[in-house]
Amino acid sequence: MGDKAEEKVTQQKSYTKVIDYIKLQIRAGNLTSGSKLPAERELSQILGISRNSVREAIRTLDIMGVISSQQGAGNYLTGNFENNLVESLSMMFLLNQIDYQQISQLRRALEMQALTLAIDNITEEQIQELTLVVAELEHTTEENNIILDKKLHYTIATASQNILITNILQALSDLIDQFIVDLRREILSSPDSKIILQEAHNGMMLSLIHRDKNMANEAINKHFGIIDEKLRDNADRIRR
Amino acid sequence: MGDKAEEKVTQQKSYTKVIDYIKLQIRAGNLTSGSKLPAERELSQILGISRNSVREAIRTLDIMGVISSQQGAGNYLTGNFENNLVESLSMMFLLNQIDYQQISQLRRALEMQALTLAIDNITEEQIQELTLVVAELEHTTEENNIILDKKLHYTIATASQNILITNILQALSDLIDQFIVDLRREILSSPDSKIILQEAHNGMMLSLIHRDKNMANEAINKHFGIIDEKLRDNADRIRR
DNA sequence: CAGTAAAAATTGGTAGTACCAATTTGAAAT
DNA sequence: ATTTCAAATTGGTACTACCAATTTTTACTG
Repeated sequence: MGDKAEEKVTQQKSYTKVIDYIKLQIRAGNLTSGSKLPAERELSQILGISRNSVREAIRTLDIMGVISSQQGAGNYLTGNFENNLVESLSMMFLLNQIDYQQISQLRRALEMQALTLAIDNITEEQIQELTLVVAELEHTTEENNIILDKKLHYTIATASQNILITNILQALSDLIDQFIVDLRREILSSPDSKIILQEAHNGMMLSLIHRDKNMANEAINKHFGIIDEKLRDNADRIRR
Repeated sequence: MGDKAEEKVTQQKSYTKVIDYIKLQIRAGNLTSGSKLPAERELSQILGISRNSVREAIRTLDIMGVISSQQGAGNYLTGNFENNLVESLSMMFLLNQIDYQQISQLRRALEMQALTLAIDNITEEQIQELTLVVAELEHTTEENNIILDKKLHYTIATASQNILITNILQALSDLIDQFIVDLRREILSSPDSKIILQEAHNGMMLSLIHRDKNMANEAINKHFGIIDEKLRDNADRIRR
């Protein structure tokens, strides 16, 4: 009766061996970002599992963004996790586990933190780029509006020097593109909200120039205040 | 020369068909959380691809948390995305794309937002639970300290009513468990930081009771102020 | 008829082989 | 030394077979 419980545990799905192997090699320093993995046929030999199982793991890591598969060339360790986040989030969204309100709440928190961190880390060059974008935003077509808006937020995210936050913000932006296009377009183009957003963007820029975190706070609140307001008005019109 | 560029695009990897199919069925209402997917052999017939390719997609969705595979039973749509986040984050961490500082910055932003949202959404029951945890935290063993600390933060996250933020926070907690155990233990057990954390936890609780967002802000700043301080002291000692 | 136990069918898990498609490598030709 | 082209490498897909866990059906027993 002693080892009855243990028997259950021994089983480990094959593909986990691949993931564990890769993690181990990374820790050991044998693999690093950019490294080429052993060929699939080779891996299946090394780990004593079928190429089938190896591929299931590889494919997963591929979609997760850990590796990049190139037919004929090989599998390479990369580190582009954005796709994965987007895929996950869009599934959560489709399954009605999250809604736009939750996404907006998350985004607000991250934009706030990104801006705060950017105040400490932004370069002179980035400030100039930002100034340019904000200026352009004042007189541009509806089409360019969205592009410039993304650029503005992306620049700030980058200036935060926090890749994790930047990636998540980027994923949220992609998600919004996929599912909430109309809302984004409306918010960015309706005359009244456009003015307020302009003020908010201006405030964000100024907070960076003056290194003023209180100003940053106000600007973000103004920015998402108008978004949330529009959101409530359009609660039913969001496409699923 | 006209259709040269287009030829490149036509190819679509097989497994994407599966993911697209599932998304479509969800949109159409034929699949929902808890639904059983068609059997793998059946799917491969429906989509006109090999079971191999189907499985690669299924395995990916499995690890991503979209579905849950049960040998002999079938594949079921679930929606447990935490594992995926943990796996992604731990890979990013291993590949040195992110460090503890970035994780802490992200966590601070999310804890802040969670607490703010919780102020609006927390139930009386959750407040009582929280009060209990905070009280227990005052006189407990080092071992229980970590468990109670997690429980406190988890309760607040849950009270925020934002599943997305809750999931990410949980993933961050798991990540810290995996890679930064020692630091967590030290922060939670060293006498001086313990007192400050206690004050911070108290402040978080009080901010919820009094629905006071300024108090919440202060408490979070105190909480992560001491963590960041400890972090700087231990910058080199973090295990990789 | 109800309940139970055994057999059969279903379904995911793994393995192996074969061949295609893209890329890389290397040898041969200039 | 460069170019060209054939061969080898490597990921992409398909098919088959069998194992293992689960579910469903069948048969039996009381």
